Amino acid sequence: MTAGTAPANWKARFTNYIRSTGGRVTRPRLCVAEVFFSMGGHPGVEELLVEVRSRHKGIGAATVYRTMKLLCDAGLVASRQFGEGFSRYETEGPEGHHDHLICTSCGKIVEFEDEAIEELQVRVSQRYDFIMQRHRLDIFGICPTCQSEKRSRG
Amino acid sequence: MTAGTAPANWKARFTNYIRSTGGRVTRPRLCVAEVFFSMGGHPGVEELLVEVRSRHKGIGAATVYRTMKLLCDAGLVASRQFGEGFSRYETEGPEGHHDHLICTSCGKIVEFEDEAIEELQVRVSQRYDFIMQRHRLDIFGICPTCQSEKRSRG
DNA sequence: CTAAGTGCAAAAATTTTGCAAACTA
DNA sequence: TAGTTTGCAAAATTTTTGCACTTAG
Repeated sequence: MTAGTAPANWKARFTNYIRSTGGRVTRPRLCVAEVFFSMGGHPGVEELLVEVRSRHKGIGAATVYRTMKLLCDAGLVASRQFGEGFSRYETEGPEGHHDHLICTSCGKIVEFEDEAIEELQVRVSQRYDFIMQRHRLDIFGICPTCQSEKRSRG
Repeated sequence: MTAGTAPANWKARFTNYIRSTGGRVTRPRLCVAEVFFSMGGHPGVEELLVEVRSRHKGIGAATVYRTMKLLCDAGLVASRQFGEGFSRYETEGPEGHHDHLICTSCGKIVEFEDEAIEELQVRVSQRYDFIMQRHRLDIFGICPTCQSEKRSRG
């Protein structure tokens, strides 16, 4: 699963998680989650808020922050930072996560998976006696689109 | 070179860089750089400021931010974020950078290098037609110390 | 002397928190 | 109805910026 792909059963999983903690499945929470899973990509709170408010006027930023944290706790979402001064969110599959290629020119984020990183992670963790939990690999570079734009500009 | 090791010639390199841009080598700038390179590790601004002020009372946080940015521009330092809500800095060698093992229990940061990551980076970049620039790999886990503390507590 | 840098405080920007009102179950 | 959640605004954090004063060259 990539970040652009919502887990088919996110609503059931989210609902179950909320209920398991004694929480309540409210309209704002569902609205934020629906927006997040329908828009795909790696939105930040600002971006989410625009779309959320177009569907349900009056929802506050605090609710978006709180709901995204809830989704993280539920294991459906992961919070990421790409050095922009704010957080972005992405879907988090039960089978693990994806790594990123980030264009330093236009900011585009492409996901990828590569088995070698898993092996590397195990090897390094063992070397330093760490109990491995998770990793994050971001590769920064120039995407094909920005390369051709640069070429055509001269 | 690891983050705990200052480049022997940082002062010459910093001075040259500043001069090359028409800037001035001031006492506060040298003080911040000296503190950073002498303390090692991955300090944040808060941490730097304490040490900086013990050597040169009256230096402001803005100067620390500005000097660290200057050091980044000079290629001597890199800014990193480990999801704590603030930035940390580390030395940046000309030959490239190091990756990190981060203890999710005590926050300790251990650096490592592994050739496989370089190959992986090249392979993935080529697969997606990116012009590769740099990467960042963080592996999160529990460090040996925290493992034994957990064991001895029960 | 002149342009650049400093420290301070104010401003920005992001995220968290307190609380009365609204809502879920 | 009881207890949770919401939206708002205020607070907390981290980082940036404006400006009068200081300083390097």
